[in-house]
Amino acid sequence: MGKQQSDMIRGTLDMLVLKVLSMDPMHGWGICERIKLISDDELQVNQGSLYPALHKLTQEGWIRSYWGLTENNRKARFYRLTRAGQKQLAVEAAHWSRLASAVTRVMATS
Amino acid sequence: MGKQQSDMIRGTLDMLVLKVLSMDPMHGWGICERIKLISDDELQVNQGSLYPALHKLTQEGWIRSYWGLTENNRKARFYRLTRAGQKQLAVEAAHWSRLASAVTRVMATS
DNA sequence: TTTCTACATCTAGAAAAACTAGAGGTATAC
DNA sequence: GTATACCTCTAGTTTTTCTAGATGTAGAAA
Repeated sequence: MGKQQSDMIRGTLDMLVLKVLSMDPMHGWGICERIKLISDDELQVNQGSLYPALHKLTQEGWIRSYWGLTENNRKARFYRLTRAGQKQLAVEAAHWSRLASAVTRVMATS
Repeated sequence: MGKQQSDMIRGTLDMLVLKVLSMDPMHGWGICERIKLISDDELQVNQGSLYPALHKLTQEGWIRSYWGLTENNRKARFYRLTRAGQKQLAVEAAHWSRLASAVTRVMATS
């Protein structure tokens, strides 16, 4: 019985959501699917994590929502990136890049 | 005034500590310095995070401690990796590798 | 018509991990 | 003697995610 590990790296959820929305406006359910797809099933976003995150991002002014219809003809709340969100994405991406490569560098030390 | 970001990726502290200890037994203070050094100052481990982490790792049986003297002739608690700790390091390294590259892959999508 | 499945949103409360902000103590240099 | 760098430790808080649900709709299947 090994220790169970999650399918997310803590601190990356906001960034991943911003990134996905920077490609296309999308609704919550779609964001989960998209992240799962692009990551080849490695990254799994829980609904219980996603919606609170979306509300927080909205509060911060990084995304904005509107009601629309999905491909399946259902009502869903769509989100799109704001200007501030684009900047935030750039900041978070740079931060991730720096720290992730630092971690990888430490892990590669012999 | 942008959002302040930390100098650690959450969830990587245990792994980094195990990794550093896999190279040489070391005391807490030294572990912080070593991580900072190898990461070119990108990763900063707080004392307030490190010691609780060391105690947790000890509880789990992944490291073991003993009292010794440092280069500066001070008493310090040294830690060394156990067999179980070596295995755990391998598990966590593989997990990190998988997830970090998945995140990077998502971030690289156009 | 009912019932099932996949789609879609949301929340309360708990858990995990790290941070803040200290306290306490020692060897050595000045 | 006192300042500084070294060294350990902890209580309480914050941040972030997870668990474990509730609620509801469209369309397919029975």
